[in-house]
Amino acid sequence: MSKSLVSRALRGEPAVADGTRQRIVAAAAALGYRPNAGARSLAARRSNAIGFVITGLFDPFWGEVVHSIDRAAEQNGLSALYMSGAFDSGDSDMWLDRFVAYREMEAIERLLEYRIDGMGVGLGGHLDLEELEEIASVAPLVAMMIDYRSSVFDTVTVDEDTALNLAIEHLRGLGHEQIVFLGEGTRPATRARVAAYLRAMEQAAAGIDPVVYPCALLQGDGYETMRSLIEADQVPTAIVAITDGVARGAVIAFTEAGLSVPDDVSIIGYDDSMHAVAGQPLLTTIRVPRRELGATTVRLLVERRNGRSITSTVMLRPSLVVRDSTGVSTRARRNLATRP
Amino acid sequence: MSKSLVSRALRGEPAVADGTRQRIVAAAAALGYRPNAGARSLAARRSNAIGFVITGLFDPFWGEVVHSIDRAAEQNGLSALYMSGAFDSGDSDMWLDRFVAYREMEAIERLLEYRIDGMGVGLGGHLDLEELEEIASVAPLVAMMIDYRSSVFDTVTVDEDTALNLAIEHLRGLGHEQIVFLGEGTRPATRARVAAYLRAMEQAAAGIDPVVYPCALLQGDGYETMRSLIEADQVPTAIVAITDGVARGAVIAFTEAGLSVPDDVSIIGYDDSMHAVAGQPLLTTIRVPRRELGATTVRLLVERRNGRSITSTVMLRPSLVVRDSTGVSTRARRNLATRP
DNA sequence: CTGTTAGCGCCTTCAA
DNA sequence: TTGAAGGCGCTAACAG
Repeated sequence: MSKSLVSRALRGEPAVADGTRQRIVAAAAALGYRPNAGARSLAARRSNAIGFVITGLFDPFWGEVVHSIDRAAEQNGLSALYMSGAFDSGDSDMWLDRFVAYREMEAIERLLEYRIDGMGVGLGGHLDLEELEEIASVAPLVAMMIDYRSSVFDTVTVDEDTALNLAIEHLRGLGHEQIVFLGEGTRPATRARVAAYLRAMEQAAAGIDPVVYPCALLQGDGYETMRSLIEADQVPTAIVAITDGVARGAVIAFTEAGLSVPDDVSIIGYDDSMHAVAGQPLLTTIRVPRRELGATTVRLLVERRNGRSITSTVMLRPSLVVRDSTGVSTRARRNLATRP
Repeated sequence: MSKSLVSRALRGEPAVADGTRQRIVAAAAALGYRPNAGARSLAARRSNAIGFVITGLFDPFWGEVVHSIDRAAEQNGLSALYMSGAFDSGDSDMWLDRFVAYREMEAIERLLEYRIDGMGVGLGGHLDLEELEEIASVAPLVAMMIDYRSSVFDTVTVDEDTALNLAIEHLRGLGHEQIVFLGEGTRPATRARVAAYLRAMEQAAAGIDPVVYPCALLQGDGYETMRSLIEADQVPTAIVAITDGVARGAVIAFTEAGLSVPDDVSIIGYDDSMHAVAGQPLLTTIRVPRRELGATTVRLLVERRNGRSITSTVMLRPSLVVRDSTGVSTRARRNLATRP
């Protein structure tokens, strides 16, 4: 009954006699034995763990991704460790403002110390590509939902062009002419979205100038931005918002101002998050296939672990979930009627 | 320049000459050296890491707790590792239904393999006290937001009596007589809430029978339960819901049925979550001090690490956030007028 | 099928 | 202030 025999028995290796294994397993259970992950990864030179740094852990969007990651990890015999990439740094209202200190690189470094077999990141701060590529040279890296195309690390993103085309075609079909975008594209996680809006407008609404109202990502931001538009009397008939939170904030601003959604203004959100179904009207929104996002990320990590060396970029296809925040507005109706 | 000298220099131990340390640190940076957490914890017999199993990672409530945990952990020189205690097991609509497979014990076991110095749990499944106490004998354990009083592990919860008293006194002050509770108390995380409602009613509304309408925790559950009450024509004038989601669902059901909140019905939510501000009216709700929850949990863990052996239970004091979903209803107004 | 040997990378004595 | 030796708990060869 040597140490190594026990080790093999407990890990379920085949070359152990059945009876022996049973006795070993029984003894281990009786003694409350629990393997030491550190020692194991030290000796095996492989941790059987994958790590994730997800900044918006407070965001339900990532929650569902986490669930699918966990499922996929388990199916591959891996444990999934998570670290948060931010902490709060004030005491503002979580949902309406944001006072978040990013520490994504620190979290990534920490995770690397655990000698994880691969890492997925869902980031929110201003990171640079080079830093991420440096990380990727240490452990396989998959960037999720981020507008980086690297030749070094893998990426799983959403096909933003499809997303924005779906949204704008939907609104065009309802007769809307003037379709504005509410959001900003200063960070890698959102840049692509704004660019896709501009392309989609050019394609589907040629001749009409695209309009982007800069706005951060939370409900309070959408609310404030819309308030100033309402005051300036510049309310468009249709809006595509960069997140559901922003869309929800806009809806609240409109409702307060006596405007109806969708009768006066149509709004499309983005993410199909809790915001979309928390409150009225339920939001029409662009849905990112969250489960696929998690499952694909794990798959890419596992492939790397098995030796794949060429970089892989996966574009997930979003869909439009049509709910109650879009419709034919008064002004849009007029447009429809006078169309050829 | 021995291994041990390098080790000491990098850990910032005092007994190293300044010049030597600088050269070592520089060399380490140049070589891209990164300590191996597993080896380190193996040799030091202490991991400087604390772990958390939080089931509702998809719930924004815990997101803010995570942020405060991270902050407190960093201040104490610890890393915080997270594992999810559930994964999705169907393909239902995430926000409206729940198809979650709990695997909390597995997650806890995994974390223990990392020989973490302490662990916090925020659980949703049906766990039993004994199992948790067994865990607590292996590593310091803090149970968060759960209705277990153990003499073995520490607990940080909310003073549910205060919470329900605040809610019911608020409603009584508005003239409401009949105050029903919408929720269930079958799990340790929610049991205390129902019990507190019953006590608070006895205390503040003696003579009026408490009424509990069983209802799970999500928005869809609140919506469905209210629908059937509306159909049965049993709508009370005041409701305390077990979560904001449930409250929001109830609001939607009422609005659809042509009833006004708060004119016809007053509703109080619980958690001050995204649901509370995701629509109109904004919900009056009970707020759990989330940052304190995280910070206190870490503090307890650190204290245990420093040798505290007596069990500690911390009750956080909740507050009532008064917004727009509570008011004097038609029926309640009548009650107010006829009171002595 | 089972045992032996040699580390994995780091920290902790203890000695210099 | 620095170095050498030993071992943390485990797995990976290699022998038997």
